[in-house]
Amino acid sequence: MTMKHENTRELIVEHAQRLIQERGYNGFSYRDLATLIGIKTSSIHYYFPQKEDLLLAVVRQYQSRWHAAIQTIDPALRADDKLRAYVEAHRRAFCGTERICLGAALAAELGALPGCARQAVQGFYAANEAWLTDLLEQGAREGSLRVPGDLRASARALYAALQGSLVSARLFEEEKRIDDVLPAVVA
Amino acid sequence: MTMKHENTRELIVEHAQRLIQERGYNGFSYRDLATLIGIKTSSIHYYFPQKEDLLLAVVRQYQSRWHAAIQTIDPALRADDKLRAYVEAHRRAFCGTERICLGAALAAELGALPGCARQAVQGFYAANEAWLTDLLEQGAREGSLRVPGDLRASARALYAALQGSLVSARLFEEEKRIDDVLPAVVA
DNA sequence: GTCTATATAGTGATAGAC
DNA sequence: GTCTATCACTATATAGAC
Repeated sequence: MTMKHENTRELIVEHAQRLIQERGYNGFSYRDLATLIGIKTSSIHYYFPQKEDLLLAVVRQYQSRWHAAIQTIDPALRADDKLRAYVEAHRRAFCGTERICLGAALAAELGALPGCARQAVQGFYAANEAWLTDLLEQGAREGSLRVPGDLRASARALYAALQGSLVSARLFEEEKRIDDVLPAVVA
Repeated sequence: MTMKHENTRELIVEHAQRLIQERGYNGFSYRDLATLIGIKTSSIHYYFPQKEDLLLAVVRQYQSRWHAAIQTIDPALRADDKLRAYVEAHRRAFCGTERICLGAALAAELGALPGCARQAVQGFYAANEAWLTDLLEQGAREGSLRVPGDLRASARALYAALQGSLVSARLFEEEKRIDDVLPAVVA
């Protein structure tokens, strides 16, 4: 997920993403961000006149990169192994950090976000839930995953559990909590 | 002498709780709170000199009340019915509001909270996970709940799923998402 | 494209009158 | 116990020099 950056704009988005994941959208300022990078706040305003603009740029890049990361999961795998790879991608992204998923961080402070953010975060959730729905469909067909009842409802519950596990893993500093969700669905 | 409100302190804690659930700890100010209640910010400082003091009071009351709510669940019930009652308690608390669980709201912005908060939120999570562990133990004994693998890990996953469902239920304005978690564990 | 300087408003917090 | 008044600081944001 982490790429190299030469220009200031990318640096800003990168650090803003991390700060939102660690502290939330209202938990950091342009000053925090500028100091961290070693520039002035006015330089951030040059690229992102309003904080809302920065937020949207961060969400778009995050969703784009996460989409790309999921695409790397071998389509030939069995559904349970795909799920393990999916969980593993989350472990790589969050273990050893103080971060949670950007989507979860934003969804948690929904009432304090600029209105445009809701739709963007919904899109991120919907994309992941759709991918998991396909995964569960395959797993039910193969018999490699346990899918009680509706496919989409199971996918929603699974994604909610994974997101919630990332939150509590950070809270308790217990990285293994990311795996808690697996036994419930792996046959 | 003149006490317009029955108990200003309680009013403050009550509204502060709601604001944190809706916007997060860094998403509201003493001014927001004061305007909402119809007092001045200095009156809030009289009861809670620092915002951190208010936060701790809110968490303690919330945990206390939630503990009391869970205690009302009939111990004679079968485990699956206890779980339905537990989910129902969440529905009563959050449906029709723009709120999520206070614990989840705080855990999501952990990096931007005063240090004392982490322990308090951990305590809240631990209490719920312990209650769910007992529940799953009963359910496994009765055969009324499906518990794959470790009891405590299943309880952690279940609580994470429930918390995550509340977050996404608000995000999508789909209250039924609270029920998504049930089919995975009810036998 | 980055800076200095500044505008305007909001923040948590305190002192002291009543 | 609540208020007015105010503090020092921080927030987002803008204007204009270089």
